[in-house]
Amino acid sequence: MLRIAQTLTQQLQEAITRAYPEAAEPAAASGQPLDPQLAPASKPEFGDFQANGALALARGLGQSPRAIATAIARQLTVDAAFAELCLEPQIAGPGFINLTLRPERLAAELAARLGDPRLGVERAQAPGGGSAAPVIVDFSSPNIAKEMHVGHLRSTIIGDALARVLEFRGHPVLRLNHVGDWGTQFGMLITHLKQVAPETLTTADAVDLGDLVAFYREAKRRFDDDEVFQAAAREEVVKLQGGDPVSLKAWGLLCEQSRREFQAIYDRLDIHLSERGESFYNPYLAAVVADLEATGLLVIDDGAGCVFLEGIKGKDGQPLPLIVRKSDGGFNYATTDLAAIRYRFAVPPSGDGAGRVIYVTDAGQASHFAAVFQVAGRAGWIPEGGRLEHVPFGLVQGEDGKKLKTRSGDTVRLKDLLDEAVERAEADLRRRLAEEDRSEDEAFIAHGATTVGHAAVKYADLSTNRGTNYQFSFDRMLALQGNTAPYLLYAFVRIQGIARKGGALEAPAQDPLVFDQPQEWALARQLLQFDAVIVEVEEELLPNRLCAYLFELSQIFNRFYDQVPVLKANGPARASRLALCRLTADTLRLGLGLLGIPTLDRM
RNA sequence: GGGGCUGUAGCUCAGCCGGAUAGAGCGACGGUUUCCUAAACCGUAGGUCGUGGGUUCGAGUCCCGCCAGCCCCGCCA
Repeated sequence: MLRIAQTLTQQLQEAITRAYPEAAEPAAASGQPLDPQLAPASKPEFGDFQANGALALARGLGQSPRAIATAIARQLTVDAAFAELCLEPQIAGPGFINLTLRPERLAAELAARLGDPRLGVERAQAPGGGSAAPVIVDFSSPNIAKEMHVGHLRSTIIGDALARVLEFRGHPVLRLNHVGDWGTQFGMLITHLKQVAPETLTTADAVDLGDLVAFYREAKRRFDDDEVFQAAAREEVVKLQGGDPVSLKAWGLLCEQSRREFQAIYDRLDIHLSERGESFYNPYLAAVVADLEATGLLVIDDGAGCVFLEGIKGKDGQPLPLIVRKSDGGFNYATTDLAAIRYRFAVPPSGDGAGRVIYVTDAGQASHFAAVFQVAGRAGWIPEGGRLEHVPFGLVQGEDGKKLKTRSGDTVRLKDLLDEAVERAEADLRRRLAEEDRSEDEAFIAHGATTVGHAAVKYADLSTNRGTNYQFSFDRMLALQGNTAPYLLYAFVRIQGIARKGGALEAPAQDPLVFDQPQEWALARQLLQFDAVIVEVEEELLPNRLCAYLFELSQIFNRFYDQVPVLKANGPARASRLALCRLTADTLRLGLGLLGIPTLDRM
């Protein structure tokens, strides 16, 4: 319906110009044409679209909003193209113009979707028509030598969904896993392992990752308590970053082991990422600081290389520094993040040539990214038109409203969390099978439980606005009713049920489609909104908008399914209803797929 | 002290560029099944949108003050 909305906006603009040339022409000439403010109708009884522009024009024109709306509507009706598209426009309320598409046009739009694998979603056009600049989505980013835990859940799931939507829109997408594989932590860990478990540094898989995590904790404790150890650890970092072969070998082994553990989780969730950790940018760090020095941004303060931020003040009202070179000469994460931005925007072959860079990290890092983005901009690393965006998300909280922890107070491992979701889904399924006296084989149960469990975790996360903290609850996410993955999956299953009972969904569609029930029209209208929702997610980077759409679609479909017979209908009505079923199934499968959630035929 | 985010129904949350009577879901209460999976559908009750000002034809939405909670603030990421 995006294309229709564009057409209507243009027709409205022309109608305004015909009705009020003395106001519209100067406005258009100044590059600020009068905006008809076309929006989707806020309620079904208002039709398909509403134009709110008359209200805003009232003051400038010195007429009542209703009079203006009436004049615009009159001009619309003399436009033959408009009359072909819409019924008579209605003036309502203080001066809204309500527009209703002609039923035959809606039916024709729907029919056009039937053979279309993209379901009406256009491919994004590269500006200038050349090959598009890649979009980089930086997400997940666990730390080497640590296990993935709830803290990585949201970045991983949200980042993957955003990448899928951007890919579907036709952008080349680089999914980058900016793993923590460099920094001080390695100095600590390697120093400690040299002393207590040297074999781990020379032999692959000498210990498992759980032990490594324990070693890491010990190392961290020693680093905090023991000055001698701290000095040794710092020295080790310098060695590593300087390319010492022994340190590098140990580092490589640790990374390889962690990498396989991460991959197990990514495989379960069907998430694809290219690893490009912090270490990748090591060769570029010195150049970053040199660039900052050359542009005059670098200031040495207390021995540290700093860039003082504009508009961000510290404790005593002084500008806050971003430290890019520590007083010991080492670099820190700000330097790495700057090097990443610089590299990602740089023209190939010296960089990625990105047009848009998206960081999916928790909201706590907002000020860090604001600072880094500001410095990158002032250093001239962001090209004209380049977009650099932090996509923040809130904490995962337990049902007590506090940060999610295990009963013993530890952070929750991602693996355990997924396992529990699947176990609970399986218990649910088995109970239901027993209650309904159904019998299914173990493969069916395992596949269904795994799909539902993982889907529930993903959907629960994606369906809330990412900006706010999110309360994690197995009971809520696995519930069979409400805005949950099982509810959506079940709507899809119902359609597959119709297909199994003889509703040949793939048969050539009735032409033209004919509808006579309000439930059919409601479903048709919802199906046609899909393209607008996808474009909105691409722009706003809010997956919950897609979730809300799919939930509404499922609700509207369930109402239709409940109240309008499909297989018992005959002739054109049956064929038209089957077409609605087919499009609903296709939309659910595609939409859920863009969220990283596969569908089931039976459950 | 400075900065950021949040505050909407009993609970969990939506609310798009400022637009019509603020919406869902859960929970509560009441109804629906000879019919495509009732994992569904229909209905009822439930709101001072934290609070006080301001801008506007119009504010949950924008601006300012205040209250509450969370997060960040020089060499960790």
